[in-house]
Amino acid sequence: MKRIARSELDLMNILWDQPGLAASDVHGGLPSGDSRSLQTIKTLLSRLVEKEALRVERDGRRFLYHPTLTRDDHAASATRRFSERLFGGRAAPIVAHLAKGDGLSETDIAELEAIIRELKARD
Amino acid sequence: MKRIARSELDLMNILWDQPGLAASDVHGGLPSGDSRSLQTIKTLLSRLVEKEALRVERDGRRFLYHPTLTRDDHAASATRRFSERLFGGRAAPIVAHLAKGDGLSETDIAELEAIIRELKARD
DNA sequence: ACCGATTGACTACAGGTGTAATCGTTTATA
DNA sequence: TATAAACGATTACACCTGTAGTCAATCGGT
Repeated sequence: MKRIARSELDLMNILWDQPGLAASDVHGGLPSGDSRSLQTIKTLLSRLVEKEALRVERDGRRFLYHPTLTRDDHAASATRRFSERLFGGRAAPIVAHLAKGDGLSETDIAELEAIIRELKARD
Repeated sequence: MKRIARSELDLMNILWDQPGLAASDVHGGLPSGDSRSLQTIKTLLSRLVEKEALRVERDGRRFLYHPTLTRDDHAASATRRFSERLFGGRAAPIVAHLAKGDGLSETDIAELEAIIRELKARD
């Protein structure tokens, strides 16, 4: 599976939330700050189909786009690659960097705690 | 500060461990699996100097390379960008992905625990 | 039947990345 | 002193990324 570029990931996020949109719907679903043209979106969608991250379903003369890659699979492999490359696969330094300067919410911390508890229970 | 590419990061890692190496030393410091030529390394070093991630010190007719960017600053900003883009800045999902399938060492877990304890103590 | 809007296909093009060859100069050595 | 080795500088080139223009077909409305 080819790597998904930054700009492409925005479209994947929209389609993970609402699978089966057409190009113009995806364009419409972009956040208001995003000024990319419809043509740009179509190019990116084509590339994602080439990369087999999306598949198309024909609907008359247009295409509806469906994720092939799941959000979770993508997040998992991207996370693994990232932590491997920067921290030899360790998780603690990542959290340490994010924790610097008050960056973590209460709920995020609570979730982390739950994960740790779960990890320690495992053996 | 320009972004540091994957291939360039290997060289930064070597120079963070041993600042002040010459191009050939950096080349020599690559792990054995790495087959990039000395010329490739020199090109990458030049690019890192252009990006102001390294500075050079003249030593006769060669250059010694010193990181300008610190490892910690790089790790912090890369981590922040990554978590922002994929998880809206949250840390817990990252750890959850890394924890799947037995991926975290004992010491890593212990460090995480310490960080959480510290976070909860803060208020 | 015609016209404007919509759609996918194809093309374009600049900037970044990965890898390396070649060039001109300097230095160490034979 | 001639020459080979080592060095930085310049150039090369293919692939990826980001963004978009153009084109040909088609659809919906008049």
